[in-house]
Amino acid sequence: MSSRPTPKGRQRRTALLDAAERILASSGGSELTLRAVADEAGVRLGHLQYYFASRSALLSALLDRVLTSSLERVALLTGRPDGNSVDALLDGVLSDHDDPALVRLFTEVWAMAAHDPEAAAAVRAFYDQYATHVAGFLRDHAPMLSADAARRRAEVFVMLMEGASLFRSGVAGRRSAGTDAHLRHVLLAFLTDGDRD
Amino acid sequence: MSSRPTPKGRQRRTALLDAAERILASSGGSELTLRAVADEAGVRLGHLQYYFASRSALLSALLDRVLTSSLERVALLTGRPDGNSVDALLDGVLSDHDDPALVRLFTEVWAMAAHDPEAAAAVRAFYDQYATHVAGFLRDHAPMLSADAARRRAEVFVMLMEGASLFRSGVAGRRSAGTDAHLRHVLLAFLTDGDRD
DNA sequence: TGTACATCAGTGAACGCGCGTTCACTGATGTAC
DNA sequence: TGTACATCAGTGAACGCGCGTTCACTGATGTAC
Repeated sequence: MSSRPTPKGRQRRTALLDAAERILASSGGSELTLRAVADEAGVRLGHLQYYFASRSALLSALLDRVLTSSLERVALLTGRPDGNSVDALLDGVLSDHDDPALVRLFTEVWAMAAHDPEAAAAVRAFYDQYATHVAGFLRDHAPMLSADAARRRAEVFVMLMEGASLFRSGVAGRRSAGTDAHLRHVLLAFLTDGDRD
Repeated sequence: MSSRPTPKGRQRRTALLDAAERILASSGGSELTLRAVADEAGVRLGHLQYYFASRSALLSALLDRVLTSSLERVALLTGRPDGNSVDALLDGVLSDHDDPALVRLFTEVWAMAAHDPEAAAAVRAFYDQYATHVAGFLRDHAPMLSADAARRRAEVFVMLMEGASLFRSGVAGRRSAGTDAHLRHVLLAFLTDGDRD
């Protein structure tokens, strides 16, 4: 790729990553071939090479973009334009499970992390920052919470939500109203149990 | 494959699935080639065909075996040889996270479920039975719990544990003593909150 | 107990195909003077 | 404002390789009489 891309170049690069992301979310890593990405983006195979020198460069750029944009979403949810309640945070994270493509993308991300040390490091860094955002948010809403307690609670929250995503998205289960209400209840109680710890 | 396998044949089939499982857990689906499986099992490529007519037949048999044996583990943990407390169930499930190979295997299982409808159906059936076992166990230990409430609680438990596995196994996070203790505390409180609902 | 035969277990070579990658090339766009 | 040139954007064909699959074959084991 060029060292000083034009607007057109940046746009194309984004479009190529979009195409790769769609394929990964809908069909999985085994279907993510360079030819499929080029086709999906309406570009010649040889031209992909101009933007991504190798398949692994494409994958790594894609992983980076997925994690970065997810972290921006977390930052948005945990930012404090005044009225952000704990309840709103919970709703926000839960509403992400309505997008099956996003959850499917993350099953691929986890599989990548499980087998590739570089991907694992990126994924762990992502969740670490995710928890940091949540911990800060919790302390904003419960100032008596110690930094350690907030951090612990944030880490547990992040864990539990990733599990919930698998089931609420339909990948590993079917959503039922009763269970879903119970889940919300449990999580909210856990998040706002301001005195424990 | 033969319709009436000899003991040797059954043993070899198991050995081939073992080999495939090791590769899937350690290197992921993209490395799971028929040649790699044959090599790992010390068998000629052509011979694999005798036991598994196609790659997808091998994958589907492997998925089936993984889910079946996991369900047996669940049945063991929720069985009632008298002294099985809720605490012991929690410990049992959590201890499975000490085996990173198992969790890595499940990241592959989730990714398969995310992209392949047949795999998704098998995985959903697995988690459904998982929850059924847990619900039965909960009712044994808290008879005043309604069937619906036990089922809801079991489903939420299963969700949350799968999330925890990702982080406690090291795939997406690093275990820390404080967070882990908090997790146990939260889960135990949730499981034994006998009056709610 | 012996023999004939069916079935099971295992071998080896070849196939066509899609894969990632390479490379020489052309056209479009920006930039320095 | 024109022009020359470097860089960016995009094309097309070919490569070697590993993949799943096929198939004709041999040796080992079980079984019926």
